Amino acid sequence: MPRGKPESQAVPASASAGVSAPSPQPALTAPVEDYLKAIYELETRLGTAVTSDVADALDVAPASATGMIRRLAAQGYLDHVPYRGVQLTDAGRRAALRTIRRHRILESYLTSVLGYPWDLVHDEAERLEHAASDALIERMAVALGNPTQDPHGAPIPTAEGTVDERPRRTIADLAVGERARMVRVSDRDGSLLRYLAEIALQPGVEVQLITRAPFDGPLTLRIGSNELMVGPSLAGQVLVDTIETPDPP
Amino acid sequence: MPRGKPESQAVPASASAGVSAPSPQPALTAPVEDYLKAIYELETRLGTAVTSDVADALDVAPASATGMIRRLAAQGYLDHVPYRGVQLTDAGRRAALRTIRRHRILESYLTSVLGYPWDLVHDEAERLEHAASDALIERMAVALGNPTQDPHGAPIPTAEGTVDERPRRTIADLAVGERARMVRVSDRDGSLLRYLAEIALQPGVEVQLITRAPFDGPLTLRIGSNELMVGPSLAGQVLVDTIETPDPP
DNA sequence: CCCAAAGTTTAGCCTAGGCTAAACTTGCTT
DNA sequence: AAGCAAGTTTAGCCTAGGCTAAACTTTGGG
Repeated sequence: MPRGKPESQAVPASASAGVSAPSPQPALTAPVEDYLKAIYELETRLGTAVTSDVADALDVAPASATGMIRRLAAQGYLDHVPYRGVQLTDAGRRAALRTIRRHRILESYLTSVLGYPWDLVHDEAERLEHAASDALIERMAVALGNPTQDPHGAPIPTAEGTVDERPRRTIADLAVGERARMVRVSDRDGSLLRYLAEIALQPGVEVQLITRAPFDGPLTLRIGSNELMVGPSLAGQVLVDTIETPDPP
Repeated sequence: MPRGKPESQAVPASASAGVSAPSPQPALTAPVEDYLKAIYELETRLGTAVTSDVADALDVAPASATGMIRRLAAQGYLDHVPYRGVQLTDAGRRAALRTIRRHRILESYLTSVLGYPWDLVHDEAERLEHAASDALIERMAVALGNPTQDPHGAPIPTAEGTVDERPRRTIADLAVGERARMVRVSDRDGSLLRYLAEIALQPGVEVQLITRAPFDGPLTLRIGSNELMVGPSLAGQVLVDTIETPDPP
């Protein structure tokens, strides 16, 4: 953060659109946003975030993660108990959710409006999320009709910072014969996404588990009118919702 | 070093097509792209780029500009004659035009598709231009029908790196009574753009110079059916094209 | 024709965010 | 209960890109 000439770039919060933010937010750097987002995701996925997982998630050396964690803790974005792990503060969680909202709205916009393929959209959003203004993100959200899910089925946090992050079952958890609706898959793995698109397994689609081979073997699924077999690792990555069966009275 | 302003340049279309190895472009940082763009703009506007102008354009200290200029020269993006100034190499010009293309396509897209106001679009594009992939930019270009001008009338370089940067007259250059078509204004000054929008002076609009007060005084313009007075500094910033009068045979 | 002002570069410093190697904790397994 | 492996932190270094202050060129006026 360069401290420079007494540059008066005062933007009087009077004119223009209602973007006036009275608090002079320090504007987080891209790495800072990435760390906070990664820590948030580790907390929701694993319940806790430790240094090595953070380092893995961001593909940096553990020592680098320690260094950034120290800075973020000093700035009040997280609490750090040395050797034990890290916990987002309210400020940290707010910042993380803001970044995640941007990411998911960008993914939605690029997919729906610009026809961006769903296996490539993650990387693009990963860069744009640090550059787009709030005003632009909200414009995109409005253009999309304020969506609540991104193209991979992930819930989009509201601008106020609430998100419906309920736990889900995966296809691997289904009972044989059980039907379910595909709701979500991670946006990280492009080749997985390409394969899912190929077999028409996308959010909203109905799946039924037909058979499950023993010893962690392959699963047979019915997707629409097709049957096919998938490995247990794929099945474990695809989140589903139980289908609301029509209530018999 | 006295080379006049280049009018339009084409990349030499790499004669030996298949021979050159597909060099993995090192991916320029945002500051590097900003310097190259600024130097390009100084070269086309003033014919030459000197350290202090570069520093001014980027709002950094002259010593900082010297430092970056040294790095860019070492990487082959420009030639630097100490104390005399700087000149883009072909590689530098290509990189600059790529950034300018992104900037102008982003401005066009944000304005036409997302209804972004034309006085705010510059700052947004300034950040996005460093984050958007080529694939995204080309998608936007296609969605817009491959525009050749941005919302402020600036020509959009092609993906191959050619641009039609012909010199223009300004309203201040018009003869009294002369009619002309507004074609372009800088995207930098938001308050100027807001005012121009207010008086309906936008690219494509016809203007006529009615009177000019002496001693660099105000000018009376006719815009559509309205007449109004503007200062000479505004008039000097608005570029126009002579109107093609219907040829009398 | 010289010298001072204006402009440019160098020298030295700073911060963010990386890295490796070494030191230190923690906890698991004998 | 001890010791070792795995995980974490510290120490020291690096690069990019800023800054100021000081030294150096260039140039225009007297």
